[in-house]
Amino acid sequence: MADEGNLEAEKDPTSNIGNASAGPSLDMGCLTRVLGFHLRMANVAIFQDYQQTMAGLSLTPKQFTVLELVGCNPGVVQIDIAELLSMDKATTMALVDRLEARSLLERRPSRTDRRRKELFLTEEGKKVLQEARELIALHEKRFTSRFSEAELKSFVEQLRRIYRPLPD
Amino acid sequence: MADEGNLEAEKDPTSNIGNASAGPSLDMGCLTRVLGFHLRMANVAIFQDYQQTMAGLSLTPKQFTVLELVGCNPGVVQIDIAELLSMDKATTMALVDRLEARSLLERRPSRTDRRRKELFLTEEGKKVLQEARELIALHEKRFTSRFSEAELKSFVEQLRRIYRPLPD
DNA sequence: TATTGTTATACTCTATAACTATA
DNA sequence: TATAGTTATAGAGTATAACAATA
Repeated sequence: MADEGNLEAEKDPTSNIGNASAGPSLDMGCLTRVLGFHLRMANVAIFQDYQQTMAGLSLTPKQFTVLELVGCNPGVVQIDIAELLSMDKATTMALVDRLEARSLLERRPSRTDRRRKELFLTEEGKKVLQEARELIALHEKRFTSRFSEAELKSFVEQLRRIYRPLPD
Repeated sequence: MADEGNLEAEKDPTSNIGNASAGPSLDMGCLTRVLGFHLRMANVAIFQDYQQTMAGLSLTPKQFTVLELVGCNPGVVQIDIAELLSMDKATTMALVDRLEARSLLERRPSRTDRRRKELFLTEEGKKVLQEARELIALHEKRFTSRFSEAELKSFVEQLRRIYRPLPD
């Protein structure tokens, strides 16, 4: 039992974060050993830079993702996007609604199964997507530049290991 | 220029995700090369397992983080938590409000600077925190077991490289 | 009966801005 | 003047449940 499920806050020298530039330098307790915590912190850091970069286009990361998916898969339906991104179908609905309200994509009923609404980018949507790709490339570079080619490859592989249900 | 800011969707064999168990197997376009995308997917995967694990305690990851920080740093003030977690102070306010409403922590005005409200866990808060730590340890293990000790260490180091402003 | 999309509802996260009390 | 906390407000993400149309 001494090793099972133990997240007691033993003191260790890496137990402080936040001593980056000024910061309060708090004791992080068990958080230093919680993968989800580091993942969330990394996500927040990337998101903040993303927001600054994309302020002009006002596309959230998820909105960009959907735009890219529709761009690369014309006629894709909501349910497939929902499954791929692990979203509820109601959530996906709201997301697509916003993009449609901005005339970046449109829904067209499938001719073979009229329950399904196929998604297509509008001309405006294609233009915005291309602009977004260019901005995101610059944004990404600010982070990927902290890694060598090999490091980046293994880092991405490890991230995929987290979100792939089982190694395949 | 051929290499700068290029996120065009060249076909490559890793360009498909979502072929995990059933899934639609869409073309992911430039997303396979977007670090933020992989990070978000990993975050979602961990969050979903987290939610199942913590359903009984109904503590969000951030609520757990704050509880742990207050537990390890009795008397810490909101502004320090906000800075450490890169949150707005209004956001922090709402977060602490919810924890206080559930009587997991309490605010006490500092005696040296009455603008500051020091945070302390209640007895109930300490109990809940300990339960949460144990549940989270089990939850974490479902992901960390996909890595060797050395892999895990380098993975966490790489995540920190993302969220630390500058290597120090 | 199952699936796709839809609507209604609600809660959380998040940020902005303006305000109060204190330093 | 600056700082810590607070309140009000609003948009986005998320989930649940119920419903309509179609298969």
